[in-house]
Amino acid sequence: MSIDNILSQATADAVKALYGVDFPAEKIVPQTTKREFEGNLTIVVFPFVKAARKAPDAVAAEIGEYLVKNCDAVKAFNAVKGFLNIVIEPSFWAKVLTNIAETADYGFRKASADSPLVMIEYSSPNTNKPLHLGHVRNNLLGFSLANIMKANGYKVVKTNIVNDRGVHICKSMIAWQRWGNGITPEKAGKKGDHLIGDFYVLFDQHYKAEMKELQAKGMSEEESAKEAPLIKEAHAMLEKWEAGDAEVRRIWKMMNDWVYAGFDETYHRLGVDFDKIYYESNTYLVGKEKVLEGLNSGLFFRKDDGSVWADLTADGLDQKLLLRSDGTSVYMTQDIGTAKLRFQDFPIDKMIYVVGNEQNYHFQVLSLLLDKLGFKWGKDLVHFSYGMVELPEGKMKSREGTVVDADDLMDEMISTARATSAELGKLDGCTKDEADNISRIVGMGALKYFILKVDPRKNMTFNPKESIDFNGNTGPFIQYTYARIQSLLRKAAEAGVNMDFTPSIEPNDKEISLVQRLADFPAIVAEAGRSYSPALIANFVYDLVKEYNQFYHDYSMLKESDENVRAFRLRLSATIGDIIRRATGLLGIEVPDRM
RNA sequence: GCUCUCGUAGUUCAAUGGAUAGAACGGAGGUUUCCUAAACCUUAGAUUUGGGUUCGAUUCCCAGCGAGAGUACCA
Repeated sequence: MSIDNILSQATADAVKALYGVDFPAEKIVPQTTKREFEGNLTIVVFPFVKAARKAPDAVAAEIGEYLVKNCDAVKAFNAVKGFLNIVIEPSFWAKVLTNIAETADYGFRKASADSPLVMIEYSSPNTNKPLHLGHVRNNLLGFSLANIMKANGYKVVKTNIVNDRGVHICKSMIAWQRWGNGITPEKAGKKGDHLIGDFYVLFDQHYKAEMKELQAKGMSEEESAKEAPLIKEAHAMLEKWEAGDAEVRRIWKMMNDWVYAGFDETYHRLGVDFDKIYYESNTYLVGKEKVLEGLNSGLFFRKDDGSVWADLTADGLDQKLLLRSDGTSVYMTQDIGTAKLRFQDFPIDKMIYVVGNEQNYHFQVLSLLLDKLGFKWGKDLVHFSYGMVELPEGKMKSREGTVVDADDLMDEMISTARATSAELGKLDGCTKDEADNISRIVGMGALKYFILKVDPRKNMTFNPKESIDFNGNTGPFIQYTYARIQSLLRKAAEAGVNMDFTPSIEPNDKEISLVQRLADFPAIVAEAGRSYSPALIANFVYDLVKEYNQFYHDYSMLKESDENVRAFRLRLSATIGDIIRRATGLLGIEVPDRM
């Protein structure tokens, strides 16, 4: 039982004994005592004041006295207003550290056969352009969330739905046919996703030019957008695609394969992966069937023009289009189809969609529709909705060329890491491979931490220049601390220093504070799983590292003359290193042994 | 118009309804005969406005102001 639980229970007993009131122990949550006050843990006694019918400090004093008398772990107390600050028996913390160090799982739970299965959908790219900064946030959040859910004992299936069909793909295909001269990624010396992205832009430029021409002849903008020859050609190609035209399908497959090869490279560098990938080209027809089923059973209705709708006004929403008047499917239709296939493949208990917050309404509707269609997890599906990534100048706009490309960004982070390391002399004596690896780990760590430390729901600003910062609240700051601990342990091992300490050792305040933080880790992991928040882990590990650095600065480890104290500090450092590795692992951030 | 987010130092981010709202960057100043100075210390600087609930509100409720997103045949 943790010290928090012991204290909660003891306090509940005290309230019962003193005031005759049953107060549930789980509602009493001790907090870490503020630095300015003496003590380790604090209990807020305001909730008991009414039952006690006494002043808050009197209540705090009475409970404090009871605890000192009846609870072995409590050594002393002081009461400030309604705050009861409790001093825990110092030697108790040595036991806590030993327990943490000896329990290899650090509170991580393992999935068993009957654990619930959670499927996490993330990434979900279009195959007409390379991944950008927005995708980076999505991928990092999704991957980290999967790690966190695993650590909380869920079976996790990571999945990706690829938007591989539609008029946007046809645009790239047409541009390639017209102006590509049979170029391939090999010939161009370019990643496939970037090559296709270039053709998509090329199409758009010509399309815009055509629109302008038509407008000069007196056509409205809206009309010209529909009447431009290129867009008509694209729609014609989509029809051919749907009809299974061999040549269109051949080009489509070839170009998509180029894109997938490019995506794979980007995913690999980002350090994310998937257990199962779905393709929209396989799911949109299934969705259509499912919608028609719903139409037959009266769940949906058909309008005069032939389009199919769901009426959600009874649920406080609007009517929602499910099939166009020409019978083709929309986004929602595809998501329904994907849901069906997924449920055939896996016994899903919980579904989490990692998708940007501009689609909040879409998922509200999807949840209702899946529920109506009989998916048991439909009603409780989680839309892990994250905010936009903005640049200092504002939103990223692809047509204004302000989109930050994922590959370029990673290149820049890594090369900056290398330059900074070299400047500091950190790479002296490294082989080229070692230098490459350190630069990669540090550069990627900076990027990942920068994005994951922010509350996912919030929009965030990404300043390409300032984000490549290796000081302060950053990934490299955490990695550096880890590397320094490893260095310390190597030196201790060389010197043959013993790391066993006597259980009766009484740590000082700073050491106790660090042990307390370590003891909190399992609760943080559990909370991160409940609230789907990688940021909670990030902030935890930063606080831990910050405090350890101060400790490291103020006290010597290897040069401490008291062997018992030295052993305790080294054990503490080693355990902190382990927890840093576990915590950053949940975020998908690597930590280097030296840097 | 309607719906949903969000609003905290100059900037980027924190704060299960708890004590004097924490960090970092940037600014000013300092620490290296000692385990990695990518570190540490000192200093200045903030809750959009007005009500309400509460012993206590950045947090919950209402209204205003401001920013963003969605709004039915785009994905």
